[in-house]
Amino acid sequence: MSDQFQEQLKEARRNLIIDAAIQVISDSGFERTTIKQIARQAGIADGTIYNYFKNKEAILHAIVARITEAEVRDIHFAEAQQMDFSTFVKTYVQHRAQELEESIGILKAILPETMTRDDIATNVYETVYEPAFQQAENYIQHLMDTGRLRKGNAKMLARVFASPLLGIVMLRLIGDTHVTQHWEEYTQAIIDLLLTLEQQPSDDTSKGSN
Amino acid sequence: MSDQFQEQLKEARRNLIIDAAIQVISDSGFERTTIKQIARQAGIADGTIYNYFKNKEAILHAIVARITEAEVRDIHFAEAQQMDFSTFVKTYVQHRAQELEESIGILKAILPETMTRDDIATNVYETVYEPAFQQAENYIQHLMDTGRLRKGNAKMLARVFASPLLGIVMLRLIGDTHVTQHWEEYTQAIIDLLLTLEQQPSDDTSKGSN
Amino acid sequence: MSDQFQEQLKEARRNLIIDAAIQVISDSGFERTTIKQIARQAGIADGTIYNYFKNKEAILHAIVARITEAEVRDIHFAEAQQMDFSTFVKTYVQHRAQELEESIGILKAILPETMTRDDIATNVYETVYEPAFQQAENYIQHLMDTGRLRKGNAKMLARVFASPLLGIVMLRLIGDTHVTQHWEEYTQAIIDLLLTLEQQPSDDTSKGSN
Amino acid sequence: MSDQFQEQLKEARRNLIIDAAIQVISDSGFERTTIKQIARQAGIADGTIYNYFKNKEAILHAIVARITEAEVRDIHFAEAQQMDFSTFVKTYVQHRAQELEESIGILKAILPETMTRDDIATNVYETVYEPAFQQAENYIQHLMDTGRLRKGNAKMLARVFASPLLGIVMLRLIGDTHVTQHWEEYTQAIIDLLLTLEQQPSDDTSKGSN
DNA sequence: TATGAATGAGAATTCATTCAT
DNA sequence: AATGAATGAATTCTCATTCAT
Repeated sequence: MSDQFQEQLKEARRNLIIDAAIQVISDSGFERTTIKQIARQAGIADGTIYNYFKNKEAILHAIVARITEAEVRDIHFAEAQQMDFSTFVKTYVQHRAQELEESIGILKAILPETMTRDDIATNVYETVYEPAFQQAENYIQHLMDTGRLRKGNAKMLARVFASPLLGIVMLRLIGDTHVTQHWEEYTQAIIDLLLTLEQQPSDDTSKGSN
Repeated sequence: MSDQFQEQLKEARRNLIIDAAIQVISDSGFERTTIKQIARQAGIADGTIYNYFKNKEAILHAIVARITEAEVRDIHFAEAQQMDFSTFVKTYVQHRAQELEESIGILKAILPETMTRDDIATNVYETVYEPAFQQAENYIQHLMDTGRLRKGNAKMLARVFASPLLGIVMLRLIGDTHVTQHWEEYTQAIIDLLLTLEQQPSDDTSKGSN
Repeated sequence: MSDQFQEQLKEARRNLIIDAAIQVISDSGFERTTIKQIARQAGIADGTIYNYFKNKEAILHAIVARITEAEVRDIHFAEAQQMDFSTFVKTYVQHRAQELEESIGILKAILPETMTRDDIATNVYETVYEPAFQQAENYIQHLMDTGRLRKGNAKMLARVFASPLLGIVMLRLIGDTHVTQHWEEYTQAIIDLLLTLEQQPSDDTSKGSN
Repeated sequence: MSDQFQEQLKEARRNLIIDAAIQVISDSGFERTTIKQIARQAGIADGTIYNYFKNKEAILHAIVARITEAEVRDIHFAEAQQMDFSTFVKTYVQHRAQELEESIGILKAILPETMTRDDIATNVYETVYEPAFQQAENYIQHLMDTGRLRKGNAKMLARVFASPLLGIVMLRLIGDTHVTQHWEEYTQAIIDLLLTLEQQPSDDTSKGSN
């Protein structure tokens, strides 16, 4: 019991450090952030961090893991989708958008590293993007097979679907204030954009535009 | 004449260093890249770099300036737009996509810094995004005023328009191989997506413009 | 208590470094002295120095402060002077000479910098020379007013008074072995020289004041 | 002839460089002065300096030699002294004071180095101070032998004689504005001070003050 | 001879990591 | 387990010197 309590306490302190790390790293980037800064932010001594993490690298990986955890919740949500295209797009984009908003700090901390470090890129890609896209791909393929979506390359379509949301996330991360301040309206605008992709079955001549 | 030649030579060497810097920085990120690495890549001695750049920072700013220069060319192109929506979208996205493909190295070098450094963010935002969006906004407003596009928030629409391209750029930067390998098809898919936004007038002849 | 002890320990280590710095800097000059040399002399690692001083500059300023501190003690001594001229000269020169002897290392470390750096010059001048001369000037003026010293320019006289001592200090600093080896005799000789400046009243009883 | 002309031209350029070096070194000190600064001041290219001086060190030694040359003129002057004490003091101090004023730049450049570098110290001492003091010593001994000066340690007296002038030089070098602005009056004051050392033969009881 | 770009050795400084307390 | 001083490897930058033009 005491053992388990100890374990929980340790976990709590670990999370405290990760929280602190996310804050300072999202402000200045991983390389420019010092252990001392993280320690200060967490209200502990430099050395203490090494009781919870092997080294600075390990903190970064722990932050990456944070996103993966968030993703796990999402997977379950997504698996439950048997809804029609329109409802799916609305629900999914809204869900994702909210999720992204919540983890914007983590993103700011990790994305830059993802772009310049193969190990982090691989880690993030395999644990976050890959499964998400695979799932989307499966769902899209399903929609195509059931005639609810125009036939096409499901793999590509999954990415194209994701692209507007990723795009405005990027604008946020770069510091675009308009996107930041009107996040929900942007979310809605993207939903509208994606809904136009839906099969318009009543009109047979529409394919010419494809 | 000799003077001007010297000047050109100096400019050429400066560009050589910037090229080298883009390569190594886009690989490992600005902070993780050492002056020694850049010098090696450029085939010169460490100290030589300081004959062309005040310090490491200045190299980063020179890379940012590279993008701005590319942008300047583009501005002129965009200003020439008096074409209809469909043609504009096709031409513009294709143009942008190609440009992005060409400067993908620069982007990998700069975007991470843009996300974590206010000075770079401000610089990039003011010299690259802001003018581009302003221009797009003006064009979109013009389309709305002339009834070629559904009325709405031009500022937001400009960003929503840009978002899919930004999104797949992000996927490339993160290392998505599918996007990287099928860049042109993705470009086309995005064009298709954006074209759906065009005004669909209530009358039956609308399909012609598609 | 532990806190205060820590504080004292830190102060002691700081002084250790300053001592080491004075030794090596007085040997080779500030610019030619490396942090590594100071660290070696202090028996610590290079980096440790930066736990006690912001940078190399700060060490120099700390050495300057050492002199100022010594000066402070002296000020109190000087203020107590209500003695007659002869006694004053003897006491004061002897006191100063001893003080200079004790801080000859500091002088060797600082004087060269004082000559070539405006910031150090200003600092030293304002904290050391200026107050000392002001005090001397006041005292001399007092002597003149009370007829114990021939009337004249007190400001100049203060400097002329100081000049012989400064002169032999300079000879020591330059490495004159005779002055170094016979410091006390030189001190006495200077006292004799200065005593001749005393008012020699026209009456025969003047010798009593000698 | 052309050969000799070449030689003179070379000598002239050498002196040009030395002049430039004295200016910048007296401003910032030898170590803080770069070859580039000296070259700029001399209006030539960095590399050109190495056609006239083996290295940076050699420039410093050339500056030291400048003082020695000045000294040489002086030696002849001094040797000619067969004048009485009072005249000698007046003439000599005035001469020296003027000389020092003229070479104040050289002093500022060299003195700091003299204090922290054994090689320069030895060089300056042997070529400048030693001969000057030896000469002064001889002269003082002569005065003592002929009863024009109270008997005493000639070696020490020579240095005590020099000390006031050295002292006010030091004040100038440190940046004392009063001394700088009233140099001639200080010279006179020092002469007055030194004249009091003259034997006062008419008064037999005077020795008590010694 | 003059030039000034290139060189690279050497210096100051930072900071992740260790470890005695 | 927590602390934070000490460490020294690694990095940026300077500048005397060289050398091709």
